[in-house]
Amino acid sequence: METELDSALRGAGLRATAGRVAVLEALESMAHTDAERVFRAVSDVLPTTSIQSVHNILADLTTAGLIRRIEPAGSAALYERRIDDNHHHIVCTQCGAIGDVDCVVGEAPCLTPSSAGGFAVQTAEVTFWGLCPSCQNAAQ
Amino acid sequence: METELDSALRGAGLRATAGRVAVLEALESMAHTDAERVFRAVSDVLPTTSIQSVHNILADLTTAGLIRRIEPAGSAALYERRIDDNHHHIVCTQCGAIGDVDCVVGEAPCLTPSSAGGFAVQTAEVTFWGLCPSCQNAAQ
DNA sequence: CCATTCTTTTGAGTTACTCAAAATAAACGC
DNA sequence: GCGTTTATTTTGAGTAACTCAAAAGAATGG
Repeated sequence: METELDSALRGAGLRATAGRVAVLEALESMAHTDAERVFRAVSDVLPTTSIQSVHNILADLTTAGLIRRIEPAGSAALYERRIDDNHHHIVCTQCGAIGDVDCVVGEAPCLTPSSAGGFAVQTAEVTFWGLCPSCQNAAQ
Repeated sequence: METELDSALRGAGLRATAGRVAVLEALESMAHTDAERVFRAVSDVLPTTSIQSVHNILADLTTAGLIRRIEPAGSAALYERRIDDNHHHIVCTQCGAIGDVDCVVGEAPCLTPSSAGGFAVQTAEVTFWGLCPSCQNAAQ
């Protein structure tokens, strides 16, 4: 049978392999996940896989636009399935926990800088830094 | 004699060593520089230094707030001397060139998100992605 | 079902650091 | 100035997170 993930893959011009489906499934249930955690989740279903394959698949899916890759300073690359909107992220400066942030002002003025030094701006990426709820409690 | 950089270091509670002064001098003349390039610049003045020392110094200066560290996705950590303002960066998606961007709207609305999922926001970091002038020419 | 082409596997290699112990250099008091 | 204390740097080893390439193995189209 043709699952939803299968057709998503084929729609992006990729073959629907067990590894790719397993990676997509893992990312549906866990947001902001690094390659190592994806690998562990996929291993449960597909014990023959390797961390290199997972890196490879994550790179392919990112290029195809099926997942999004973020790289907050100080942490390994993280991947997420939520790609349809241009949302941003907030990272806990204490524990590294990550949350999604909807950009309140869609096309904010400061996101189209007047002086970009001659650069042609394509996208703007915003990362917030702060304390997550549980680190706020711990800090009291 | 006591140079300006010396007192900057001492003001931050750090000893004014030749290595630290050389790193600061290197960063005054080159913006957005990675550890390797800093190391090469410092080596000219201080041939006995090592890349580890440079990493060490860069980390100390960053912690002391004398330099700023940025980590655009896909590149090594870059350091800059401009720290007094909260400016942003634009990275060329083609060649990796980096430019500074003054945030047009100081305290922009989208930089203080209403729904941060319970996080206490401390800072917002904006990275623009686009084509630098010379890559725009090359793409014509 | 077969051939072709795309993917994954396996194994090696790299970059950009980090960590720790020993050697060295600043800075302070005298 | 001179020695002592304590901060830094040096030297050497170690690691995380990938990247690259060749060979083996699956998906599709016909």
